[in-house]
Amino acid sequence: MTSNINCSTCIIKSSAAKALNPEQLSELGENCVQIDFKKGDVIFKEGTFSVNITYLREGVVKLHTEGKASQILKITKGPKYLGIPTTFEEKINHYSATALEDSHICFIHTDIFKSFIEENKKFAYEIIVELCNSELELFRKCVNRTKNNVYGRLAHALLFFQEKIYESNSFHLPLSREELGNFINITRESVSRVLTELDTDKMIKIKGKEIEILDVDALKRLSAV
Amino acid sequence: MTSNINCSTCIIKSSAAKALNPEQLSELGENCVQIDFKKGDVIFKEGTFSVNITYLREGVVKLHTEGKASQILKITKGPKYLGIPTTFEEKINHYSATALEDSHICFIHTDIFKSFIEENKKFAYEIIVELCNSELELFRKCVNRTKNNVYGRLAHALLFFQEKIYESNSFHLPLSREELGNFINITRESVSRVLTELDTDKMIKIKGKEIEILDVDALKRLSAV
DNA sequence: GATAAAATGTGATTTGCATCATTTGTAAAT
DNA sequence: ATTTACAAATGATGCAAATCACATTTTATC
Repeated sequence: MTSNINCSTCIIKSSAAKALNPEQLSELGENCVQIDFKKGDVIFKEGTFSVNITYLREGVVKLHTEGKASQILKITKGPKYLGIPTTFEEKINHYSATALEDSHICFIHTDIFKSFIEENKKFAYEIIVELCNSELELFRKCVNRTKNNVYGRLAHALLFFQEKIYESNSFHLPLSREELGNFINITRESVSRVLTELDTDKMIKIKGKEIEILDVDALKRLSAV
Repeated sequence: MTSNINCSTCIIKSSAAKALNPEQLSELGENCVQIDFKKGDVIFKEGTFSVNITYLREGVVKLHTEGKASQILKITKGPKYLGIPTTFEEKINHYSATALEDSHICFIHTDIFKSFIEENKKFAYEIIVELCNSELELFRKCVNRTKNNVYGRLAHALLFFQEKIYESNSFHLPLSREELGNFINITRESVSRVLTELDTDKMIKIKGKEIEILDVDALKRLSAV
């Protein structure tokens, strides 16, 4: 489903878009297309040309490398811009984006996006804030992935879904065991083993992909570097 | 050595500062202090308040976590801004910065830096470009660190110093074996072992910290994911 | 509902690298 | 030159997690 949209009345604006004036918002609507993606749909693919700024309005998305030993670089929830670095600085996508939940994505012409940065100081400022947060998050991820063992990394990932994505102690894991492994760099088999062990220790309750966090503190202790 | 400086005549401007007009440059000079750091000097420390934007004008710096199992998050060469994310979004430094070579750093008042972003669109744009590049680099580092074994990671690090820092096949490694290990997440002992092995295989020549790259292609093959 | 295909669980085995334990080298201090 | 102290090399051992192999469950397809 593709549709030209009215950004002025959109209630899920990015903090940057909130800074745009009515004229700029209508301009945005004219240079912007919203596309709906279903769980599992590929949004953009590593190696292809990056022609638009992608704005994840609503939904959950993974950024990941391709190939058999694929790695999930980031999992993020809307509202958030995806791949600004790629579109801005490299013409080619260095990673793919795939929907983990049904998602609404707005594809924005790069030119209009750049012009907003030049015309609207608040807009530029908010984009910088978003990029800054992104970098800090990546640093934290780097430290966690190398300092923690499999238990700590898995605990960290579960808390990430609980706090940052679903904001609930119970959630449906949007990843297979293998994908979860690709997210925290452990194998499918080890994910299984550790999950059942955490279940046995009554820290979580698992039934397939349904996860319930029973003991947040215990998981926090495990994931503490 | 501390000195108030004249940014107008400075020939090592960041690409962002190049966009400033004469008036703004003189304003920058009034709100900016240059300090010289010697190899090994701490520039700012994890846990302290981040009060200024730090501009690495000239030199080589490592960003790293503290504690016994310290991790080197990034090694970078001037001209480049350090820790924009921290100053912008968090008041407290999440990592330390230490000079690996004698370095000149300009400490810029955060307020004036933010006002340039709001007043000068080209300035903001260039800051965004720098942040974008930084994020892409971090992604690449993440992939390399998890997909490669110790040989690949060490080869990658050596090529990094050759290409990105010293732009020469021969260079003095600015890190101890232990620090090099902290950079690529391997132990001191393994660094030694792998280095001597690469020397035996005639890919590099080592004498203490003096390194000569003999076979770039072989190292590239090792570091290819 | 039957069959195929994919995802998951689990035990046995291997291995890459860390850890531990010494030795050797090197550079500053006396 | 000799002592002191730290950095680096090297060999032996241990272990966490990967790999392998196969059983079992779940999901998809006809």
